[in-house]
Amino acid sequence: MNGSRTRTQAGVNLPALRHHNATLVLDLLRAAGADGISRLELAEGTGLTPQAVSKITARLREDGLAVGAGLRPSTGGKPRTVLRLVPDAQFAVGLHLDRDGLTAVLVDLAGRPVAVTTAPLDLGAPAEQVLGDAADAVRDLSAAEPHKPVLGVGVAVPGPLDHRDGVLHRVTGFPQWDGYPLRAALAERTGLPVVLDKDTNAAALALALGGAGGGDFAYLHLGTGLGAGLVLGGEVHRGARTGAGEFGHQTLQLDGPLCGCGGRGCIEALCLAAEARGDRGEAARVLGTGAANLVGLLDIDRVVLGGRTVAADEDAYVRGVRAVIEERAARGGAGAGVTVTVAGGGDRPVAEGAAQLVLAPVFGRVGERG
Amino acid sequence: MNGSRTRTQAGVNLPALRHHNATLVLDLLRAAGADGISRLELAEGTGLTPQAVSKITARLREDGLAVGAGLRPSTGGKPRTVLRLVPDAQFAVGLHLDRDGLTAVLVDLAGRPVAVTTAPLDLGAPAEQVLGDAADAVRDLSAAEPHKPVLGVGVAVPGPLDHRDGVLHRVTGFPQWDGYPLRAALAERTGLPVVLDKDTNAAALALALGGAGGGDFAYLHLGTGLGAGLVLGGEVHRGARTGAGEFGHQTLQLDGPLCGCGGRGCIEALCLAAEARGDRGEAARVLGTGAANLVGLLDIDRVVLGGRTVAADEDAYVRGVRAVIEERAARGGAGAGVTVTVAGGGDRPVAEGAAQLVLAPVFGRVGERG
DNA sequence: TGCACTTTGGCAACAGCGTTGCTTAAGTGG
DNA sequence: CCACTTAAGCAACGCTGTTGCCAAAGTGCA
Repeated sequence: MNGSRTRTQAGVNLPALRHHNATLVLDLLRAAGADGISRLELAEGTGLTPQAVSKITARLREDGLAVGAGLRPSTGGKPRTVLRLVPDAQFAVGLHLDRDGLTAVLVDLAGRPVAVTTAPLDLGAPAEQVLGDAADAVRDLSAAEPHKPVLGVGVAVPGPLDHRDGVLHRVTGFPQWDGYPLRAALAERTGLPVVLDKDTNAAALALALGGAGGGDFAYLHLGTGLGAGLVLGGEVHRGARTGAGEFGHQTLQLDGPLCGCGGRGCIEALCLAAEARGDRGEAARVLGTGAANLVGLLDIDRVVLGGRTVAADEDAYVRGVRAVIEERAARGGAGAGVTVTVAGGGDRPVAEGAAQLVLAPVFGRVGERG
Repeated sequence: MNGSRTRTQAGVNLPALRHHNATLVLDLLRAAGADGISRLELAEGTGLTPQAVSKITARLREDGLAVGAGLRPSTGGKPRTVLRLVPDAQFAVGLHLDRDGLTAVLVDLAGRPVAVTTAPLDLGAPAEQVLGDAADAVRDLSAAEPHKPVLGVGVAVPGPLDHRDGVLHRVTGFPQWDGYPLRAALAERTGLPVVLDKDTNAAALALALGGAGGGDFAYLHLGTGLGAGLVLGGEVHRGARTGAGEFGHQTLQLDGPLCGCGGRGCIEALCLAAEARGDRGEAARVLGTGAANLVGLLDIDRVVLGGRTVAADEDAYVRGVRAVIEERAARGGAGAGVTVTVAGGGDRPVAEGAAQLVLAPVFGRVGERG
């Protein structure tokens, strides 16, 4: 009668409690940005007492993670002291290993890029060479902020992989990477903690943390292929095998045209075929239908579109996707109030999201949900 | 620069920590069932020290929630004392309000039903009358275990609703329920805490807690309609508006046959049409295609089928759904290792799952994830 | 039978968490 | 100038899990 999955190591002791509450305060400080936030507001936001917040913020100030930043206008008594995150106290590196290029970015605690490098990359080259290029990029960027700690390296890769053990699976078209322990290898080369994730998940994480608006959302990336990144409950949903977000090969047309994957009527095939023959409206309608399916299944709040194909005509895709979702909602189906936007910024958000893989735990956003 | 959604009240103080660790221990005790579990195993499972576990279990024993249950064979030293949950220390009521019937069940802490009542019900009757029937059922069941605390009432209802505030929305075909605050009304009548959820979510919760096997899964219910309940990360995924699980009206055939919802090519319409014309193989293939889409999107570990239509020919549906998923996995797509099973037990699991809505928080499984 | 050894689990002291009660700091407004 | 209000630190406190130690309860060999 062994019910439910076994939970492992979820016990909380005092150091863990202290850390948890500190990350909570840091998260609110980060959300407040340059405007800052007062101790009493932090207390309200966390549910802790003002005195506890005072103690926690005192420790953060001692560690150089927070500073006072002026006073609020008085409301009849002593004015509140505003606290602010010190963004350049620590940094993180984000790498985007794409099929033909390497983008590396050094971001501060606020997630803002302070240094960027791009270079051509041949993902088909020997692993040692690619790894060397990646390690070099990390070293160069770290030099941009000497004497400041770099928390780790986040790596975004296109292909299937396992987020937990940091091992690549058969990256489409590059069989030499199958089973390659990228996380361990890069960690040894750089001496830094390394986190690995899919490019779409990294992009979704960047949108979840840096972008406007909260709630659950799906990031749909339409480029050479079609993939999705899901953010549910404030965290990236990956699934047990980091396989979640397989969106392009959802069947949308039973017994439809053959797709490269061997299936029939896949969204990706339908969408890209329409795009190829110049029928952008139909491409957007197909994408919108898939998005509407997803919105209904997960009760998503927003849909964010991105990728080169979308960037070529953002308006057409946003309008087309929105139209399908709104039509379904108007019939009484799901999707009322769902917003449809574009990510913008090209591919840079992926590298920044990769860096957020490292930063997220600092703010209590682990993204380790399944 | 207001990033990410605002977190509210996530601060943890000592009473909260104590409660959290206690629920963790209770959860392991429940998972161990009648076999019991030793203190050291609890320590290993929670990550707490053996001494902390001793203190926690001492409190649980004082509260009558746990008892000693014999000794393990010695391994060369003092044998371990086995602890066991006391299932009949507390109880919960589950109600399944269906279109034509009311099923009520009293379950113990282990989730086992100790009393069941079923009665015909007209969901179209005035709210006061339905409410009275429900309250009567709760009262009758509570009488089965006098002097033992009943923790609350879980209610499973077919239609759209809001799990958070416990208000019904337009239950299909019964407009009088639109906006009705069922939770508050029933809580007042019974004097007990009330939790409300969709019937498919309740069924999924019952499967998550009582059934075999862990991991993320989807419960697909094919009866008069087609709906889904999703369990991700050990908790029911509801979405912000309790709208998640809208599966029947996913488009599976662009510009396909018209569905009752006004859309075209919905899974439900295709599936039920095939079933109606006796083509069960096609119905299973349609259902399987939708399931495969879902498996890929969320990286699900298992698919569980249920509902009257499935019950009529379980083998055909399991085989059909499994075939589609395995075919896609064999092509290199998602779904390798996914198991397909049937829920069994007819509609009773729904009422038991409703009771689990009340029990889940006792074991730290809130199911409040988004 | 006795004694050394292993393992479990409680007792007592402890460090450290957030909380409570109170005081001090720093404003406003009559 | 003074009463009042609001913010925030100080000190004592209760309670958490942890640590160090020891008693309890077995096994197994001499």
